[in-house]
Amino acid sequence: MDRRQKKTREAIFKAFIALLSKKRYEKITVGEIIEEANVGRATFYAHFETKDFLLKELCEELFCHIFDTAVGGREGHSHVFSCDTNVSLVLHLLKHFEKNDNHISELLVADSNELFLRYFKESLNALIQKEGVTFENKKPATVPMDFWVNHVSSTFVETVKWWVKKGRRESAEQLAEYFAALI
Amino acid sequence: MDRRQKKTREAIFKAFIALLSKKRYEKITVGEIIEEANVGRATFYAHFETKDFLLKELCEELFCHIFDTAVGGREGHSHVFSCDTNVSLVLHLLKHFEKNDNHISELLVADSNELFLRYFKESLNALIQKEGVTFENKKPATVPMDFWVNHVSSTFVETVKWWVKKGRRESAEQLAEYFAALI
DNA sequence: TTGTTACCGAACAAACCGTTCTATAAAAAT
DNA sequence: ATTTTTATAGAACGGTTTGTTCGGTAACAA
Repeated sequence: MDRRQKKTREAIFKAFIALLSKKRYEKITVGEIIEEANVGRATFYAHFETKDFLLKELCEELFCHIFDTAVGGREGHSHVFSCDTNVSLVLHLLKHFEKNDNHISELLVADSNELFLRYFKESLNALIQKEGVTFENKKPATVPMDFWVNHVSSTFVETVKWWVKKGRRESAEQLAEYFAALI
Repeated sequence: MDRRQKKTREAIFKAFIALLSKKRYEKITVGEIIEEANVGRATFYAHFETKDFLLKELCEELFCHIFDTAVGGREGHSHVFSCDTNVSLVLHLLKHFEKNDNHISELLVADSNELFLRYFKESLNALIQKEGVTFENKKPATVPMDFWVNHVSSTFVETVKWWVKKGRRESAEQLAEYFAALI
């Protein structure tokens, strides 16, 4: 891919993230984005059909990255918990949020937006169903499977949101324990 | 209050709800609302400062109604569950959603919006803290209180959302059991 | 060097927003 | 019943945002 393209694409993403952590998605205008990114108007629309597509592609990049590495090796992370429940996976994800690559945490809370969370939960649902067996063990016998999957991913999202909103005082390990206590 | 005011106010609410169940909040224009409501443009702005305030007032009316009656007497509802856990309260709320006054259920899912859910959760948080003692019993010892309250209300919201999204095949009683199984 | 491609920036039509104004009809006050 | 007040419809308006188009320029690839 042309260096110029890569450059503008990244500039737009970066500007978009910066704006998203400051104000609601719906209140952000294309004009603001291109100004922050130092990019021409036509250039923006050459890259992204609309603002909605920009968000979509951003989410795909962010979550694909995190969740792919999550499924693959997680060697760099300490396995302080036993593996009968899949705490190591949860912890791995939380570590990512703790590092706060790309200011992903700010995007989760603030008044950022609903679409972002929806993409997040979609990725999470896929992940849970992939590594599902460990969570199935915890499922109460009386509830349906998809209800349970939805509950687990919702709980994870809300846990992280709570964490960030309160200023991330707890360590990732601590939060993983909280999460485990809920599930 | 003037009959005319009441009439237009209701017409606007009704039109707004109808539109909300069809498309996302952000995509709804004031023009569409006033057309659906058969109301002049200036009239709309005489009643509501902006579209955001319209949503806010709508949520207040809806939730205040439901939650107030929830806290007060819930005689009309069958207490099939024991009262050590506050299932009767949960059931009462679910019954409201089952009746689907004001098409509130459709608003919860669809691509309706984030603001609506936020108002919903706020009301719910207040309610839980009011009737809190029954939920505190279920709290794992290791997690903080506000974390737990947030979890309970989030779980309730997500439970209802799942219910509606799947077509509400289960009875309110059944769903209350699902919820109890999670908490 | 020679095409090719991406970028900038200006200009543009279309949509939407929120305000203002006039005329009319409904409600309230007398 | 008459007068006064108040809410409404509807048109018009300026301002903002959107998404497109086009010509000129600079970076890239062959």
